[in-house]
Amino acid sequence: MTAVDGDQVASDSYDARALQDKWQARWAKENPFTASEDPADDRPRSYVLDMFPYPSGDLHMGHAEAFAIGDVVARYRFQLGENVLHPIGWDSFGLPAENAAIKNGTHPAEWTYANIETQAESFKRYGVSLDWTRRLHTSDPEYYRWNQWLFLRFFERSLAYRKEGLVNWCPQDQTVLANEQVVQGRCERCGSEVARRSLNQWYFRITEYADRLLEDMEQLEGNWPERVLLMQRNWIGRSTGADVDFTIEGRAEPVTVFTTRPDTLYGATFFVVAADAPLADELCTPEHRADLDAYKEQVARLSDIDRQSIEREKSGVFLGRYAINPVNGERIPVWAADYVLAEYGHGAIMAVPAHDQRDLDFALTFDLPVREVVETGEGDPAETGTATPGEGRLMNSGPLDGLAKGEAIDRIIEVLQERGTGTASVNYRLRDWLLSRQRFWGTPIPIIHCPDCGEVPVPDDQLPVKLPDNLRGADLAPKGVSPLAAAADWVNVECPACGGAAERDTDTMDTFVDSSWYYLRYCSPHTGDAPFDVDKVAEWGPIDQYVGGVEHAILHLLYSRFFTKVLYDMGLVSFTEPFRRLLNQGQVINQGKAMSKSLGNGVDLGEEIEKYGVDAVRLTVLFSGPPEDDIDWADVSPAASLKFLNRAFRVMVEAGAATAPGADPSQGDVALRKATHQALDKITVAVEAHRFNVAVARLMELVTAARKAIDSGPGAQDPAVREAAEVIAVTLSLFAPYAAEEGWERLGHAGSVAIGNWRTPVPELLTQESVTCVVQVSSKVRDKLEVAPDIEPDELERLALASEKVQSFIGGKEVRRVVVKAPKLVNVVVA
RNA sequence: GGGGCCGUAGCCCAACGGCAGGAGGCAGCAGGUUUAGGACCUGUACAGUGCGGGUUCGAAUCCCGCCGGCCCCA
Repeated sequence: MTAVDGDQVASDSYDARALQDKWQARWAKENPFTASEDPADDRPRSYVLDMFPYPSGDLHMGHAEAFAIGDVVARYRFQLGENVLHPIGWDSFGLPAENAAIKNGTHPAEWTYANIETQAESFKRYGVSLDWTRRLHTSDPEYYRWNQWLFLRFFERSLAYRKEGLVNWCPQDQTVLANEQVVQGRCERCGSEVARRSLNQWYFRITEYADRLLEDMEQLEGNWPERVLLMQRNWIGRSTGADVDFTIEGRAEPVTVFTTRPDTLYGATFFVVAADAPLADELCTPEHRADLDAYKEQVARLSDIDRQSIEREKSGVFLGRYAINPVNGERIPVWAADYVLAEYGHGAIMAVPAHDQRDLDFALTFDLPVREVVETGEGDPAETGTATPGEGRLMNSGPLDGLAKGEAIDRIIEVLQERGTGTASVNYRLRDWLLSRQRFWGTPIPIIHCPDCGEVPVPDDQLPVKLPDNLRGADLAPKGVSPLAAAADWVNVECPACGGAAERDTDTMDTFVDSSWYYLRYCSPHTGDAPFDVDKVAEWGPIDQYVGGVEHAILHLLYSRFFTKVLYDMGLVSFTEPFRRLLNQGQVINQGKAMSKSLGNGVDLGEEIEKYGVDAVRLTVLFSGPPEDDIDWADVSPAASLKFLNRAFRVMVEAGAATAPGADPSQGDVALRKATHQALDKITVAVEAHRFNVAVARLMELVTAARKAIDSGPGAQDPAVREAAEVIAVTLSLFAPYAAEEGWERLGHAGSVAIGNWRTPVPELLTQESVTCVVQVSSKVRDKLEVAPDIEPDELERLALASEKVQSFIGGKEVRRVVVKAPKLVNVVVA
């Protein structure tokens, strides 16, 4: 039925597979979506980017949605005639490749690059308007050497540093885990219980940028989803309060605690240090040592989330020591507990049980005193078991008595400062970014450890520090230290500083480092002497539209923002925020649930494309609802999309057969012309507002109007039909590129429909000779009038009151008021 | 516990505070066309916007409280 003769597809019905083959080959030859670097090219530039994929196999439904959405944005910019940068690459370092290599006795690169090739072919088939000349893979040495270069610049600025600290440790995978990889205290990958372990690890000092990460959100307001900004704010968790120094009996230096409620200082009745902080060990008296050690073992098995959960029974150990409250000299017991985190604040708190629920729970569990210092008008917490964190006048607080919260905070900070025992302070929930990983398939950290010189950076001219290529399969199996440690030839090197025997750092970087700056590399992907060409980044950056899943709301997006600010401080980029606008697409689910093997409800993208074709799958994804909503595949119909594509295609074919390009539309049917231009206007507005489902609905209406014009109107030879068909081809190109390209060709045009063909509606065709005015009597619709769009309100009111129907409903009652919203509505309010 | 988002026909979804004869679509029903199936064309029924208040000439839309679902932070 389908005759493919060389480049020509003969069928007059829409044949998805034939068109895919034909146009994919054409695009591959002509590269219509390559960004221009010609200095003489003065078209406006735009940069549209989807979050790059991890090569975990072939593309799946999630990619289909994200890239369909990003492609509409990019293709719209192409249609407007802009010089668009729309690149692609792969986030190709990571643990799955390593696990596959261990299982198969191979090298992670084999699995990784095979998957990348598969995905690349799938992207081409999917018809995404990508610039293939800028393709990058983060696992290429040409890419990851710049991770190392950037690390060294961070190191020079003290933004990369190594410290001993408690980390999440998975005993099964034998590696540290990032916080996001710990779910309910268990390793998300293997399900084993995560332990806390103290290790010497590398960190990026993101906390130094906490305030700027907060302040610069102003630039993103209105352009990023509000909930992402909210999540980042919460994650950073800035809180203001005071640092207060408590003297500890038998310790020379006082211990500082951070509190958001320094006004309640007189209500502190005990003192708590994090059980796993070094301070707990230090303060513990010999007779309590055994208790503490046992307790610590128990605590090490809990996640931070569990530890802070209010529902949990409070636990702790008295350390046999006393602290002195700096304002009233009171001697209060020092406890170690797990509900205080070693990393938050200073790892110690003053406990005010009357006004903090967790402190109160602890006090009631261990029979510690509770003293109210804020008069809240609620019941005594010691009796009710409910702390009163609200506001009120201070009491039992010496000089603070009678003050309100704000006044009391200001006053107590003054007092503390005068005595030199405290100061106003800001605390953050955000912690420094732990970047070491005991994994193989990542970027080696370019540091050499020398017994004499310490941490010595690998000189720039020795970058990249490449991964050794002689490790395979079992060599990569987890053994508690990085697999790189086993590569003796690789590890043992001369110290670049003194020439003595030294060893390479054997950890690799968190793969979030790779994705924190890849969008800059796309501007000059082949630059050999720098991570990116500063001038090119100035020309293209920042990204106008970024598209990706909300699961990256905090990590990737926060890290990228951090990197951009550091690079700004280094003078390498001219902007402080990398992504001007952000769109979070929803998930593709099935039958109300996330797709999973165990549920057996997976939908395979390749199979859907086999059945319905690329255009229909893309159209289904875009038409199903707003892009940020989840799509339940059980609720949508790719078959219906295919049906629509057939209708649209036939209109283009029939119009193409009946008239030639250049037919004067002003000679055509006015009613259809109006429908065409109104559809064009509405589609434009909807696309710009990212309401792609609405844009498709308007396009469907236009196809129906064109169909009627052909069948029971002026006929296919009318120039207005051609105009409609051309607008259909141009607008359809955003959603269903194969059908649009073929339709455009059938309409007699050479070249791709996709570039620079968007049209501006003719204003005269958007106005209507008359509009329907609704006339209400006391807000109920009683009559309708056909009036001129520019009718004067006075005239409209006169006409409305002259209506017989309206008069009959007024029925002699008093007209209290007449609301006139010309030309659409009149409301006659009667008594 | 705190904060946020969302509830519109059987289903997915539209609707600058102004006609819900719902924009569009799915599934349904009835015709037409087709050798048949499918495809195609035409026409249709179905909700009064989760519940209760409030503001307003007028509320799906704004405000308050409840119910249900989802998300973030504790």
